Amino acid sequence: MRHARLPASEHIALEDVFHALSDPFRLGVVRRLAVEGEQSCQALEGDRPKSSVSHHFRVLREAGLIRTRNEGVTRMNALRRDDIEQRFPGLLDCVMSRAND
Amino acid sequence: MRHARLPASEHIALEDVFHALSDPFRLGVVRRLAVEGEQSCQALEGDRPKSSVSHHFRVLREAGLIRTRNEGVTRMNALRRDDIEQRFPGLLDCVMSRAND
DNA sequence: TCGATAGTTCGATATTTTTCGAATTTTGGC
DNA sequence: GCCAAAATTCGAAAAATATCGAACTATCGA
Repeated sequence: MRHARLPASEHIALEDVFHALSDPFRLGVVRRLAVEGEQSCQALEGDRPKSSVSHHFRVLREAGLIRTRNEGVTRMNALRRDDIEQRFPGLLDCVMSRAND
Repeated sequence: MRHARLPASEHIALEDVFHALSDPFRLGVVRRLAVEGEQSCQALEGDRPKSSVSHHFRVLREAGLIRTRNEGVTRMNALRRDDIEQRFPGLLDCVMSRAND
């Protein structure tokens, strides 16, 4: 399998992170991963087609927000919590602070 | 003059803020306003046409990040620092933390 | 009132993103 | 090897954003 592009912590760009988080679906995914931990794509897709979901996960991955690993036939997505915190301290707190508005 | 739409502090939406900040020009404007204080549009336009600059300032205004007031023939733009801090504590620190990468 | 300056608005085009079905890949189980 | 499940990739079409010139508006000063 080709390896997903995943920027090293020090190459995570704030513009990319902001762009990734400017979509309500993706912001929701990040918030759920923060609360619930690692999840499959399927567990987080609403009712939209797999190809759309896959696209959004790719945007999150390429922005440096999540990491994906294989577990059997499913792929588990995890928030890169430490990497994000190290590079942009406080950002995740910010994202979570108004999660229920 | 018609009044620019400017969301009340409690209506500033995180998605909108993130979208506004996902553009490098706009992110740069916000960082400069944070450091240098109130500025005219002109002072912050690079070499792009006025209409483009005006568009970006409008996005920032509608997202709730800046406020614009008339001062004679120019319009002065200021970061809504307190409003942003109150609604999303730490966000501005985050934006400024890697301003020189 | 006329001119100059600073921005805004409009409208048209270009670029980027999003959406989603169909085909493909990867992995595990039988 | 074959089938099913989970997700990715491809390709095309739709939607949202960005860009920029031209026309317009507001304000000041002479």
